[in-house]
Amino acid sequence: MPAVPAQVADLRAALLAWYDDHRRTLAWRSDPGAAPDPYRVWLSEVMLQQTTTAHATPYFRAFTTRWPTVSDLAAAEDGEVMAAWAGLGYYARARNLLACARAVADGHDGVFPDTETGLLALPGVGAYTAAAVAAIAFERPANVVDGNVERVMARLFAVEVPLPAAKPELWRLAGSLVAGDRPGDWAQALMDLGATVCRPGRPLCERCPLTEWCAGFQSGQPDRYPLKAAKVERPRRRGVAWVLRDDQGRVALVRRPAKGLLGGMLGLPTSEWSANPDHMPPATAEWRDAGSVDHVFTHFALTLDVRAGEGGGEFVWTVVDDALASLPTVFRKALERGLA
DNA sequence: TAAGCGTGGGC
DNA sequence: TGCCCAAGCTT
Repeated sequence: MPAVPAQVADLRAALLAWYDDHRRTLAWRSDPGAAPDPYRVWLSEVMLQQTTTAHATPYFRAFTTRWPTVSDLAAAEDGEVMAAWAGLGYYARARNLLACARAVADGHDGVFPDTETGLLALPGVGAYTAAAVAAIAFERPANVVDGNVERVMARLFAVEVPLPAAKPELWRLAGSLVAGDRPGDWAQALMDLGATVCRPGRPLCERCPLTEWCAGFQSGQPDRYPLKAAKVERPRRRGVAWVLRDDQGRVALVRRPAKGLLGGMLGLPTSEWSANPDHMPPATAEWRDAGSVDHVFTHFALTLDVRAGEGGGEFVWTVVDDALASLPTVFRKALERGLA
């Protein structure tokens, strides 16, 4: 088992060799041997938090084209960055991204801290991201543990404790495999293995370089791991969204409060979202029932009844194309419904 | 500590 | 359709 140091060395060599042959080509990944740009590493890691590589890739390209350095990003206006993030989700990331860029630009002369501890002090940088940037950008032997690595460890060691209680154990096991040789490649190798071979469902064990050390594989049921605690049910809420247009064809938007759901983003005026919401319109108009849209958030599902009308009032009046490009998805869907 | 926080794709 | 999941962080 990998607790024996000589076998850890063999396991590490096997995975690093696999990575040399099978590493994914990703927009933020520098070529082998090339020096990584800490700004791009950090930006990609924040975008990839709970987000697929496919979804993050066009955003990464857009951000790095528009803001090539951390100082460029730090100088951007809040609304520009929030609009550029629209559709990517978890909008607190965008607020923290800007706060972090400004902290680096103003407090560190535009240079990212090169230690895990220094990185951890930055807004929006938690245990995972600090370790990932330290390893990938600065070749620090950090213990980089994301959902992929947790799954790989749970299978490799056949951990019988369900998530999330198993996290401390999974982190300890991952740490037992970290060494000073190629820390950045090691972290990315584990994540690539988890993403492409040691997948959540139907793992491709026949392609895995680690089966000879893998207790999950040897159990015959690798996909039984990681065990998971029973999940809570997701309630459904309802609400009303109003698509109000003026005589120039612009649409009425509101800036949402800085904190909480969709915080800091533009949105349509809506009722509260609850089991039995009120439906007092935000303006006087002949309201037309435009149907409804459904949207699923992490902890509740929402049905939004859409009403459309023409009028005026104190709003952020926005041309429709700009609104469609800068709204969170739930409002983009409601707006499209209201325009139909 | 556990809950709050988005979205899109796969099956 | 509904459920699962994705390079988690904050409070």
